[in-house]
Amino acid sequence: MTNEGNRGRPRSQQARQAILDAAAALLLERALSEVSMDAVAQRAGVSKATIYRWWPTKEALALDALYAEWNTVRPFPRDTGSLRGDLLSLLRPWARLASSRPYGRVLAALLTTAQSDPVFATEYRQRFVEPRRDQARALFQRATERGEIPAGTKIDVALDLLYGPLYHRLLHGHAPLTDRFVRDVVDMALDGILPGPA
Amino acid sequence: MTNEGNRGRPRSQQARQAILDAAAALLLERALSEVSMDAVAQRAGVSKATIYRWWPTKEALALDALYAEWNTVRPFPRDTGSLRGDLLSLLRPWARLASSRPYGRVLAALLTTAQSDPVFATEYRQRFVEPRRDQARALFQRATERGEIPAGTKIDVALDLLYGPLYHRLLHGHAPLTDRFVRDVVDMALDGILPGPA
Amino acid sequence: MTNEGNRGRPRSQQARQAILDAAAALLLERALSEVSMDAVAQRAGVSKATIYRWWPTKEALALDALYAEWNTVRPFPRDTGSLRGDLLSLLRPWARLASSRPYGRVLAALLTTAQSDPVFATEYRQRFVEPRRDQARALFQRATERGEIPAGTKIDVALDLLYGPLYHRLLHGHAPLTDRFVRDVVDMALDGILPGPA
Amino acid sequence: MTNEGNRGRPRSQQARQAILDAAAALLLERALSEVSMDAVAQRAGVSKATIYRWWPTKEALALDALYAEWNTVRPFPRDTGSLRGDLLSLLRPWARLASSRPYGRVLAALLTTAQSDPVFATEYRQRFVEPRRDQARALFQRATERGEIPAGTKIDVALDLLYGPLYHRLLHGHAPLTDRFVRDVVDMALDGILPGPA
DNA sequence: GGTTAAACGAGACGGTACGTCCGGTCTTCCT
DNA sequence: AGGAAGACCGGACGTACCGTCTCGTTTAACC
Repeated sequence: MTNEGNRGRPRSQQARQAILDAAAALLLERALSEVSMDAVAQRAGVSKATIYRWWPTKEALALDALYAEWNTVRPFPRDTGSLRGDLLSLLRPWARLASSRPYGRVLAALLTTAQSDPVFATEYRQRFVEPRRDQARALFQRATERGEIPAGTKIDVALDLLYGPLYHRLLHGHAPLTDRFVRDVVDMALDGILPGPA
Repeated sequence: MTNEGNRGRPRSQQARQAILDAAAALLLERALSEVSMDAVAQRAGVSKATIYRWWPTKEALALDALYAEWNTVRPFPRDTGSLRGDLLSLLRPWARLASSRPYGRVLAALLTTAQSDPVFATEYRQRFVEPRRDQARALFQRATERGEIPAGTKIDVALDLLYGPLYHRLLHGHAPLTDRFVRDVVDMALDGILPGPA
Repeated sequence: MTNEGNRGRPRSQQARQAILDAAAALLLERALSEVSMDAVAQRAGVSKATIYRWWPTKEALALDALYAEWNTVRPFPRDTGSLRGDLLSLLRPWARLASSRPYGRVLAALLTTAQSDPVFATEYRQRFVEPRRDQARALFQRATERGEIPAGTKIDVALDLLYGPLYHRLLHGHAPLTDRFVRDVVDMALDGILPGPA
Repeated sequence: MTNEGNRGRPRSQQARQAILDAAAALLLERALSEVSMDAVAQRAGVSKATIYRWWPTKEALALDALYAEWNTVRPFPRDTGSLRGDLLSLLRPWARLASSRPYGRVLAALLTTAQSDPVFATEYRQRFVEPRRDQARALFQRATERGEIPAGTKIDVALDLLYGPLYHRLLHGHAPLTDRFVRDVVDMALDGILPGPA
């Protein structure tokens, strides 16, 4: 974007990191709307103008800050031999991370912004949604190759059927997002609510 | 709260309705954060103090305004004879309403507030979540009585398995919330992703 | 300007006075450019928005603040029987006041603004220049009636000849603005630099 | 100050002149406070750091820029044979120059700075005030030698009596600074407001 | 002719103030 | 007492400018 010919003073990586750290820390303390850019600047020991030079809005900054936080733990799903096992090894770490700290608060705020800002929405999905969906898609591909599920399975629906309930509990908070719940969701999604036609 | 002895001038129902209408109209135009109390007051032809006399915060007002909007259409689920049919007759109208206008924007904003305000969260769930869950719970009760599903079925998980994917698409917007999707979700939730043990 | 029907909460005279006092105090401490609106607001115990509601710019506020300060002492010229005496009784108090505190600093700043803002310039002259000139004009009128000076005397030039040197010393500071200087200016202006044609 | 041993790259005279030209041009366009150092740098095709290397403040730069502009016309007073003629030949070109362009705006701004910065004030007077006063003083010296004025004449007062009214009109703008006015001031200052004792 | 020292263009940076906006409260008069 | 009007405090917003800095580059004078 800026500084296109390597001319002039280079961007301070120290400032960049301090800003992201400060934003992340504050976002875990209180709601996004309660976090002021002045507070981030002060905590990072940085000028407000420096923040605005690189992030157009508070939400964009929050997106980056959360992304850095979120990706410290990167659960890579291993092949457990069955779709059920694969899904559990993918979703359980996600659920643990999501409920380990008030990430739901930030996530909700980002989703709110995404409702009114299509560009932001795309950015959000590319960073937070698609990678997980791609991983899960790979699991289903593997399951298809194994012959566990038929070829015509609507995978996109299945993805929503798995992630939807998790986000639902995270955001609505009507019940906790436990390992037990993850197992129940996987079981019920795989086997169905109705008893099998045996 | 106010006017406990029925003394003095009674509350203007006209003002109350004008405020709710103005708020609802503005909320369908733009994001909650872009709607100012001054704008609501002006549009309603009402003093800002009057709003604050009856609603503590902008979010509380938005909750009431959306509630009024949302409940203009009240889909009452009829008995179709099967759980599948009952669920479709409950969820399809909900999905149509939710995606008919930018309600997702307001909903996301309310959810965001709920993340940091437990009282508000309870209020929100009582008004928007529990009624639907209660209705759905009744359908499952009926299905149990019919013998469609076993007695030990984890209904709360099932509810999240059904509503979760709908909210997921509404809020994330990675794919549209169509009738087709509702049908797919109901089918897949009832029958399971894996093929039956036939 | 605002509040045209006497409706609504009336303007707080207490806030108004606190703002003027704070501005005046700060202007006597440091240069106008060093006085921030935030500082005035804080010192006055007032919101910045309240200042901007009633004064469009810092300079307009400074004008009012200085005017209040300046007019606490209102030297009224008495009839001394001679033009020389009248002028001394008018100009000496002015010079004393002008040099008693760092009013020159504020005056210079206001004059600077007046150079680029015709509306402000008019306002400035009406408040600070014209009243004095009117008073002096009256003295010359009296002198004409006495027969001290001929009827065709160019009074506007005479006014500049008297006030000009005083402002000159005040603003340039190449020499102090003393009583002695005022007397010298009056004498030399009345009698001329060249010796009389006696 | 810098480059004491003539070592290293010499100062770019081209940059120096471009900066002064840019500053002068901008100062004739708008008020000093509206002229930003960034704008000067951009217009001069120069780095901001280069400006600050040679001029400590914007005001110091403005002083130099105006000085260069002002001294393009250098009115040298010739001996006309009488004090009156000499003064006219000194003051008339000055008044014409001062009112020919918006120099009053810059002058006022410099005077404002001088009110709070004694070092700057001295610099300002040495460059803009003292040379003229010295020239005028020489005229009075000549007049004394001619016997036009008595030996005890207070020349410093006389200088203020002549320049004061001109600055007064220039800065206050209550009336134009015309040749006619210069003549009137000289006449009235030399002959006095009161009629001679003939 | 290679080294060195300073000046230079570019532009990021910390800091400060700007003028605006909005959330919530309060005051006055009117109904 | 309820309500309309609107002034008020507090505080965050995003912008603009100042004066400094850190780069890489250029330009002479010196060795």
